[in-house]
Amino acid sequence: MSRSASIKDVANHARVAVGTVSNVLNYPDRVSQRTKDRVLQAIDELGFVRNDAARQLRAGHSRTIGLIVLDVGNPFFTSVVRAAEDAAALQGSAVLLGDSGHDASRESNYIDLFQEQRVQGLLISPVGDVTERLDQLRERGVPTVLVDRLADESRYSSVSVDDDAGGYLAARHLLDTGRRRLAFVGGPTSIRQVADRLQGAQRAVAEVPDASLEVLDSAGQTVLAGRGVGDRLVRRSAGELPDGVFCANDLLALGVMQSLTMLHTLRIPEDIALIGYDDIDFAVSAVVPLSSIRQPTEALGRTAIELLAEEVDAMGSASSRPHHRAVIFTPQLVVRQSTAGAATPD
Amino acid sequence: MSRSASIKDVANHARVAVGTVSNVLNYPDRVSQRTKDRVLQAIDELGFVRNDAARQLRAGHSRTIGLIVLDVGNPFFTSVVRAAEDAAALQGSAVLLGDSGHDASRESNYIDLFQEQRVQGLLISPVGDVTERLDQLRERGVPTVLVDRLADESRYSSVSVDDDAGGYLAARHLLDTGRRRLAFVGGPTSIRQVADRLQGAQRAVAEVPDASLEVLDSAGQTVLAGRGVGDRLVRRSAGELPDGVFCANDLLALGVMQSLTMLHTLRIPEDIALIGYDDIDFAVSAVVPLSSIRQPTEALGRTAIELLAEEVDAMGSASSRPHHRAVIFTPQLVVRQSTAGAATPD
DNA sequence: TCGTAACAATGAAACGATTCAAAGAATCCG
DNA sequence: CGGATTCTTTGAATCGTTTCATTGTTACGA
Repeated sequence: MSRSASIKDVANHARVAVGTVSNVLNYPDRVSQRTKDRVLQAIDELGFVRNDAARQLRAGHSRTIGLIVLDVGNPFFTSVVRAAEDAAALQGSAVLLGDSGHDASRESNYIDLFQEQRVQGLLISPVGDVTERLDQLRERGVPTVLVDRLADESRYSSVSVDDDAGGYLAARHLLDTGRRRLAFVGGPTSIRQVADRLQGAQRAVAEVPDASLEVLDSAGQTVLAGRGVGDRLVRRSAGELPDGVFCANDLLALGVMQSLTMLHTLRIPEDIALIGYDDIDFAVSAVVPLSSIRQPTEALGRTAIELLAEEVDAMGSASSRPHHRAVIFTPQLVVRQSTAGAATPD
Repeated sequence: MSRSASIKDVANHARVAVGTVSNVLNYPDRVSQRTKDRVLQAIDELGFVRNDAARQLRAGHSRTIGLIVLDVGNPFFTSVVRAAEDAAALQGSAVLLGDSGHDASRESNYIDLFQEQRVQGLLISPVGDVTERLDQLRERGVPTVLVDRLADESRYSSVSVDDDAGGYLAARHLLDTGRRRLAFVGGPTSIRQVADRLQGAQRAVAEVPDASLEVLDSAGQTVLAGRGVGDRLVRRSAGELPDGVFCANDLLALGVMQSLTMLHTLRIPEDIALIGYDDIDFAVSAVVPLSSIRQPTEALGRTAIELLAEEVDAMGSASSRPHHRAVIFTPQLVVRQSTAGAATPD
């Protein structure tokens, strides 16, 4: 109905100058208590709300940070987003969230949008090759931090998780609990994450003389793909079976679990131990609670914001040599029933 | 490094007036081809990007729409969000997403933020009682549409799903396939959704003379809660068992399924048919693919944006009588193996 | 009582885009 | 060729906030 009140209206109503109202809002210490009270009352009576557009315009930059993720539906990103939002809130910024859905054109649209909004900086989990765009952004004063993607430290800051270490952790755990004939279940190794996790597992297996690792290719990373692999396994004779299975993600592991437990001829973890990756919500409530590798998503989100703040500061001050950091987190082993106890080595 | 170029810089570079540059951007038809080319080239050379803050300031409102959901991790909302984003993009707006996480203070923070941003309007799935805040917002020219919550049509527009109809649909399906001794599994009926779904189920059962409906209270809506109920069921003697179970959501249903299939004494769907609600991704890849009730999330998101557009128009024109609409969608039955075939009535 | 310092309050200028009345150019027709 | 008409371009005014040099006020010590 009525146009919303401006700082000028407040000033008139409180019988002070506009600058004073601004001071009440931004530097309360500079204003006497009496005046402050009058202004605050006027603000209340008129229902004044700061116009952020005007503030930004004057300030030259906004208090928002752009965050573009590959898929908001993915619990990994959901968790990262939440942590980033909280960390940003602590430093007085808000996060604008964009979901590229693995689509390069949506990604590009969000970059445009955020640039028009003059965000302080950008956190991005990129789809395509955006290095050119990002360089351009930086030239225009918008720093970027790559999320879940290791970056060349001479060019960008980044936060990522060490998938090789995660793979090592999983395989090592199976070995530590006495399993020796391991199997890795994973989609095409063209996916970097899958390849790294496999490599880590191989590294662990190489450390134990009598251990072996078999690679079972799953065509995809879904429960159904896992069930396909599981069905292949249950048809084997007892001697050919692995005694420890590491799946490249939890969905695969749940699929394998469905197959193995279906016939009740194989027991988890007694006959076959099973471990997944990601520690999704369903892992804990599986028929046999699933051991998994948890990624430090909260730390990822929080650190991404911190690195961005560093970049923002660096741009603000004299343009010293660009100082980027690539922070790599180590995932964490979560032991549940699916890998409990020690297998009896034959 | 260098401050980003303004429309003035472009104007100088192209040797035209600032108004002309603005026209090239907003009303290309008003500008001759020659001038347009020169201006576009200047824009390109300087890497000019519109400053949205300035544009908003002048325009008095932004091109963004605020959307506050209860939980971005929830697939229901994820899907609504995506649909809303797409619909908004079509009308040239962008969606700012806020996740209240069922927390009233986070919700309140987002309302503040969006108000400072002067969003065109607000879509909200409210946590607490926000009617007062929303009334206030409307007075200040920010219309609201409630999402997933039926609103008094005289006060707000809203989009929601008919949970009673969903409950009816589920129970009716069990009855249609020959089941007669039904059970409803759901958390505290203080949750509106649970109560409505139960009520719909009761309505369906009342239509069939020899049918009965037993209510099994689950303390919560999780897989584990479902397994608790399932464990209680498998201990019953055959005569006391229901032959059709309707769970208030898919997580519960998956938990029940785990229990029932664990011992291999009961078969799904032959001995007991099972149907859930929400049609989450896991429903299709359960051990026995789970029948469910799907909510029209895309339609919800799209329609919410449409209703908001109506409200915006209504506020823009002469303040005629407020015209709100409450759109209620009917959910959809998804039949899978867990309710396949007909039970043999005793 | 005066001078000085510390503190408060003022209000014009600036941020960058859009708008719009007015001026200028081009075109057309009789 | 003159006048009317249409099409282009101009540039000052405006949006709401912050900034900052300036002015006004108060308090204090000498």
